[in-house]
Amino acid sequence: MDARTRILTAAAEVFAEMGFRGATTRRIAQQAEVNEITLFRHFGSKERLLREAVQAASTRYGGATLPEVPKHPPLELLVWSREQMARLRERSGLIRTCMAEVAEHPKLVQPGSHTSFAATQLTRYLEALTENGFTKARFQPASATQMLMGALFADAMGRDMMPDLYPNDPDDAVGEYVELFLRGIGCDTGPRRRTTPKVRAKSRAK
Amino acid sequence: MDARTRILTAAAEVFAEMGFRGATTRRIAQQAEVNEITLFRHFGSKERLLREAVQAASTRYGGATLPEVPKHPPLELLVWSREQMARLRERSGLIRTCMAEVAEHPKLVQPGSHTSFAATQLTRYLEALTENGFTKARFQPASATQMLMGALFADAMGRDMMPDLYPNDPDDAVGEYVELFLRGIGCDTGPRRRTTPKVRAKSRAK
DNA sequence: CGGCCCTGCAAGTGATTACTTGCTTGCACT
DNA sequence: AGTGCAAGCAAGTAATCACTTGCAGGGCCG
Repeated sequence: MDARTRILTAAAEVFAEMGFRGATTRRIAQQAEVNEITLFRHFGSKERLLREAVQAASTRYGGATLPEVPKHPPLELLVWSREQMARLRERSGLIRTCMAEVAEHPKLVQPGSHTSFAATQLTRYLEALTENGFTKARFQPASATQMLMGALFADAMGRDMMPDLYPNDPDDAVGEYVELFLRGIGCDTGPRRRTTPKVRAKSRAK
Repeated sequence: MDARTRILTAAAEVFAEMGFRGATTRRIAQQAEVNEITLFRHFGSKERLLREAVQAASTRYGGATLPEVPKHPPLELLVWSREQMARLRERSGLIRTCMAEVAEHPKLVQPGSHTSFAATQLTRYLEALTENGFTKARFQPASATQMLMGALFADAMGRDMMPDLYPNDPDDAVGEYVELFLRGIGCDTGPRRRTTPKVRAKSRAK
C-alpha cells in the first residue's frame, strides 16, 4: 500500500471519529505512519485531503440490487434490507460525522449519495409490486420507501448508542422490520402470488 | 433574561451547529452578547458550560403521552407521532451534533434521554393494543417501536439534508407512516373495535 | 554513474485556542 | 455613604493549529 492511499484511508478514519476540526493533520499523518509534510505535498491543503478521503471512502459501491420484476418479495426485500443495513452500520461513524458537518463543510459530502440511489431503487420496486398484483393496498411508494429505509437507518445509527432499546440482534430486527413493512403495504409475507407477473409498461432500459 | 441563561442558550445554539471544538468561547460570548470572561466566571470551564447547556437544552419536556388504555389507535398514534416528529425536527441540529460527538465527549449527553422514554411508552401502548384486542397479529412490540420511531427519526434528520427524497410535507408523511405501521401490526385504520377494552392485568401504577 | 522523484527531518511562521490576572464600572441593598 | 456583587476591558500566556522553507537520504531508470 503506497503512501497516498494510506493517507486517504487514515484521513477518512480520523475524520469519521473526530470531525473536521478534530482531524488535525498531525493525527492523520500519525495514523498513516507518514510525515506530516507528505500530506501537504500530496494534497496541498487539509480541506482537499479530507474532500478526497471522504469521497473515496463513500464511493465504493458493490451494492445489493432489487429485481426489476418482483418474484418473492419477502425474500428479496429481506436480503436487500440486510445488505443495506450492513452497509449503513459499517459506515455509521462516517455517516454520523458527515451529517453533523454537512452544514459547515458542504463540499465534503457529494450530493447524489448511495442513499438516494437505494431509495429510488426501492420506490421502483414498490411500484412494481402493485403493478404486478402483489398488493392491492393503497400507499405512496415514496413514503413507504422512507419508512423502511428510515427504520434501517435509525437502527444502524442508534443501536450502538442506546443498546438497551434494541433487545434482539440486527438480523432479527431487520426481519421484523421487513415483515411489518410487507403487512403494512398489504403484501402477505407468504410466497403466494395472486396474478401472473407482467412486465412493466414503460421499459426502463438504461 | 439574565446573563446566565443567555449564555446557556447561546452555548447550546453554537454547539448544535459547530460541535464541541467549533463552539469556541469567543463565539459563544459573542452570540450571548457577553464578555468572554463572564463565561468562565459563571461556569469555570468550557466543558462545564457546554455540559450544562446541552443538558438544559434537552431537558425541557412537555411531551405527548399515549393513553394507558387505547381507545382510538389511529388518532392517538397520529397525534403522538406528529408531536414526536415536531420535537425531533426542532432539535435536529443538536441531535445530529450530539450523535457525532457522543463518542468523544460522553459526558455531554445524559444517558436516559427522551428517546428511550418515548420508546418505552410506545412499547407499552403496543402491548396494550394486543391485550385489548385491537390486533391479533403477532409482532414484537420492541421492534415495532423501533420501526415507527426510526421512520420518524430518519425523516426528521434527513428531510432538510436530502429534500428530494421527501415529496410530501412532514405532516402528510407522518400520516403515511402511521397508516402503514397500523396495517403492519394488524390494526385496521378504521375506528372499529373488536372487543371491549379491558384494564391491564398488572397495574403499572407509579 | 548521474539525475530524478519521493520521502523524512528540523525549524519556524502567524493565527487561534482556552484560560488568567489586574483593574474599573454600575447597580442593589443597608 | 458604604459594602458587596456582577460584569466589562486590556493584556497576556502557553498550547495547538495549518502550512512553509531548506536540506538530506534513498531507490529507480537511463
